[in-house]
Order: sequence, then structure tokens, then C-alpha cells
Amino acid sequence: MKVKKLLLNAQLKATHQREVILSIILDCKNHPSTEYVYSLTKKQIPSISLATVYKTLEAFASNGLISKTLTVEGQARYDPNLDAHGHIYSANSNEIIDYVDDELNTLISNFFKQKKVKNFHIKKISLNIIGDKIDTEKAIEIK
Amino acid sequence: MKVKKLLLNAQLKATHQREVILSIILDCKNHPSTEYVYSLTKKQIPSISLATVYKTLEAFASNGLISKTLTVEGQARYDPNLDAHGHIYSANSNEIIDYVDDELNTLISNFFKQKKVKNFHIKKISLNIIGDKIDTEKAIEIK
DNA sequence: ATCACTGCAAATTATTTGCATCTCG
DNA sequence: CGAGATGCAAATAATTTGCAGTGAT
Repeated sequence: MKVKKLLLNAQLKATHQREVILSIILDCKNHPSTEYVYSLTKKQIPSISLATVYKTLEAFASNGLISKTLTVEGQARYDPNLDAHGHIYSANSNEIIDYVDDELNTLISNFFKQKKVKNFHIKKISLNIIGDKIDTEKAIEIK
Repeated sequence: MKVKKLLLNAQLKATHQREVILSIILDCKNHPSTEYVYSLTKKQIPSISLATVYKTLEAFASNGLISKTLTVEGQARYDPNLDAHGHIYSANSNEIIDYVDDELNTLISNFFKQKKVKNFHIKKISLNIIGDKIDTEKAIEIK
């Protein structure tokens, strides 16, 4: 019951719905939408309400269990990966892809050791790459 | 008629509405919303329609005259500054503030000279800082 | 037992669209 | 003149809310 512990640690009541939703998200590779999480959850809990999924994902995100981003078109996407990483936002396919690069993370975190932003509590610093997928059939690749 | 030239260069028909809207945005310091641009435009053209402002700002953004971002809550904001720069996204005040730092820009552009993202056409790379304003009355300051 | 969570339906917000009319090039 | 822009109202999409009933601690 790994998820139950995660929920309790995050001060969230461990309901059946939440356990199922959390384990679904943790298994997701790439930035699921609320609707997508809802559709997967419905297979296990047919009576689940879409509103509950909305509320639950928001609760998870604001308790730091997962993180939230928006596509170029502005829809919510959730991300179970809390490690420092950037995102590639594709405008024409409305996707979000992880951009993970340790060298870049080191570069950025070193840079921000000397810089200060006053009157602001920084929660996350991330590098964003925005553009268009060239071949919508093929995957985006980093090298 | 600086704005007229800008419009024609960008292959856009230079209507009165567009000239007014463009000059308003170019004067804006910080990331206006569609509603805000609409309210300012209405002072000069009382008959302007909100839909026109929506369409116009989208047209400007897709022709590269201005750029578009989203607040943490997902609403559109426009930015007349096309130079490379990052943004500070404040979640609790739903603001976007420019983060301009030449040293950082150099660091990032050097880094991406060696890295490639395949099957993707990069339009913009930017550093994003996400967090909360501490004192909502005061401004965010960078040093 | 209590207080937070769930499910449903209705409400809200930002944005888009269809279409008749008008205007720039 | 003709393609594209405008203005209005109605439509859509994503998300949120209110509230009565239910469940976890």
C-alpha cells in the first residue's frame, strides 16, 4: 500500500478513489489530462465522478504529490515526476514531453545560487522549449 | 505610422482597429490580458467587439508580432517583448513578470548549441520561475 | 462523531464560431 | 471589386461550485 502512505504523509484522507487515482497517475509516463485519468479510473470505479477527479488532481497538485502544467492551448496536464526537469511544449500537437538533462539542471541551479528574486517564494525553476512537432506521427527525440 | 508598417510587414491588413490595438500593446509594460486590451481599445473605438480583440491578438501572436503565454490559472496574456527572456509566474497573484538576464540567456543559448531536439521545430526556449508572491501589495524584485 | 470527501447537476469563465456587413488594398 | 476583417450573439470547452449524502480517522 505505497499510495496509502503517500496520501497520509501528504495530509490527505486515504479514500479508495484517491488511492486508485494516485496509483494510476504514478504509472503514467506522460502528462495525463484530467479526462484521461478519469477514463482510466472509471474502469476500476465505474461510479467515479469527473468532478471528483478534478478535485482530487488539484488536491494532489497543491499538496505537492504531483505537479501541474498547462498545454500550449491551456488545458491542465499532471506530472508525477517531481525531479527537476524541463518540458517541451508542442503547439501543433498540444503535447508536453519531458526534457531531462542533468548537465542543464546543474547549470541552472548553479546560476540561481547567486541570483535572488525578492518578495517571491520560488517553488520551481524549469526550462521550457516551445515549438511544433514536425512529423505528427513520429516521436520527439532528444540527443 | 510605425504600427501600420509593422502590420503590413507581417502580412496583416492594416485596419483602424488593428493599428489601435497594436499601439496599445506595444505600450504595455506587463503582459496584458485580452479583456484589458479590450478595455483600453474601447476608449478609442467604443464600437469595438471583444471577439475582434480576441481574433486580433491571436493573429498578432501567430504572425510573430507579439508573443502569447498563459498564467498559472491558464488565461492568455500577451507580451510585446520578443527578445529572449524568461518569466516569473506567480500562482497566488496570477501575474506574469519578465525575467531578463543576459548572462542567463548566453548560458542557455550556448548550452543549446550542442543539444538537438529531433522531429521538433523550436520556436522559443525560455526559463520559467514558478512560485508565490510573498506580499501581494509589493512588487517582485530581481537582483 | 465529525469533518472532509464524493457524486451529481448546474454555473462559471475564457474563448471561439457563424454569419451578415463592411473595408482595405 | 474581392478577400479578408468586423461586430454581434450564440456556442463551446474546460473547469468549478453547491449541496446532500457518505466514509475515513
